[in-house]
Amino acid sequence: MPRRPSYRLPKIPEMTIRRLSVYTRCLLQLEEDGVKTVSSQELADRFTLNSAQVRKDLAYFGEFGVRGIGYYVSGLKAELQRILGLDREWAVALVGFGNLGSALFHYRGFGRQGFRIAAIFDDDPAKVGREVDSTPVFPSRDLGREVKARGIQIAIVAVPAEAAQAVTDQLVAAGIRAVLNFAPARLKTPKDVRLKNVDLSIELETLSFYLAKGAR
Amino acid sequence: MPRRPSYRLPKIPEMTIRRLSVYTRCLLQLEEDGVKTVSSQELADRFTLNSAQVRKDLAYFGEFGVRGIGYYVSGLKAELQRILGLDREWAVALVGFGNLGSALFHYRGFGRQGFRIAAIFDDDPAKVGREVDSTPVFPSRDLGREVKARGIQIAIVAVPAEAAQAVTDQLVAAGIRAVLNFAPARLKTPKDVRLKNVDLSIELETLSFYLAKGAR
DNA sequence: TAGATTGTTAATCGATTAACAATC
DNA sequence: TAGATTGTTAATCGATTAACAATC
Repeated sequence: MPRRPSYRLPKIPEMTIRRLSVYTRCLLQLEEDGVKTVSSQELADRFTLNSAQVRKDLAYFGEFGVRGIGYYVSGLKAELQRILGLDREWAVALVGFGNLGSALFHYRGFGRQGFRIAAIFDDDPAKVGREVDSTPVFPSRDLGREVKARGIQIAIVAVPAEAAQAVTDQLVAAGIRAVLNFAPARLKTPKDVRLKNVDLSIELETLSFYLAKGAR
Repeated sequence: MPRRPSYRLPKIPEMTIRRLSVYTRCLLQLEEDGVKTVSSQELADRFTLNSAQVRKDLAYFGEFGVRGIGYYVSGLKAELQRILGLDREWAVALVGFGNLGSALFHYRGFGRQGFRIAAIFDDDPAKVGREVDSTPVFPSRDLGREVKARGIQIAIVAVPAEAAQAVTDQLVAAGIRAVLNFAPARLKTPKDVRLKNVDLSIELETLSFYLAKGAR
């Protein structure tokens, strides 16, 4: 099947996307604080970035600023939310409701940007059938049915490492389009299913490098 | 106070350190599987990296390979562990024992690389004074005392955003040298205290960019 | 020795930053 | 208009990759 040529976007750097997400949160805060406009310099200062970088990041997507003024906070926020797909609600499946799953469920910040955990999956009989803050808990065998019924496109995997690939396969079969994996396992997905592994221990391991270096 | 010039290391890229950590885990696995030697190409293949990059990463720290052979798995593993400071035990303080703190406490992988949670701090009276898997839970007012008494150098912050800066200040005052922050808050530490913020929601936000793009 | 693979230099690529004409 | 700040081009910087002599 021939892919539609992406004649638009000139290949956006991953780091640009991550920064857009950071800018968006900052703009949300500025808007709350009643700030009307902000310059690339002011925005850059808050994250020790370069103002040219801020402008370049934005320029990938359009011209959002006003020369001599800067950017209108509300306007830019809305643009970035649209670009990042944060102007809509995403139904999310949370798979695994142990300590980590529970922590992620209660994590403020997910919900804030339009991610709504629409269903929880866990095979612990003590949890299945319950509702947590009016979110239903299903056994994983219901995964396909519920993912489809609820229009879920994103899954958060928070099961033990041993179970991670199996539930991911089920998720893929159910038609999920993106997986955010917190299990310490290297997962495989077909390449049309976006996969992001979050490694909770790598940061600790790199920290110790600097501590050990200091001691050398 | 004049800093001792770092005449040794020629400025190691952060990404190199992160990859060393990944290599180390891979080598641990290879060793378990009874593999004796591994080439830079084989190592690179496992992570879709370039073999020259693997060799270059290692070359920052010494010559660990044997021409025509590759690297001895056990030997290289030991070298990397030493470089990363994983050849010793680090006493870690876990601050905040809610869902997230509890998840991090039970997270396999931290302990595996020599990080031992030596004390938990939480101000919930229901938790204080208990022991969790023989790790004591203290109120945060005991922080200074226990950090010193237990030689703790690293802290994991897993408290609500509002409390994060206050506990971090306490940790700094207690002489902690590195902070791994999971609270959704922008923290400040003096520059001799290493700080790493883990942003649990940024990955989700960037994922939705790609999903939204696909839909455009 | 022949084959394999390292360590390292040079080439390439991509991302960051400086600079500035355009323009509000 | 004068001052400020954008959008964008060109310069710089740093990281990745190719290539290969060294050598096991």
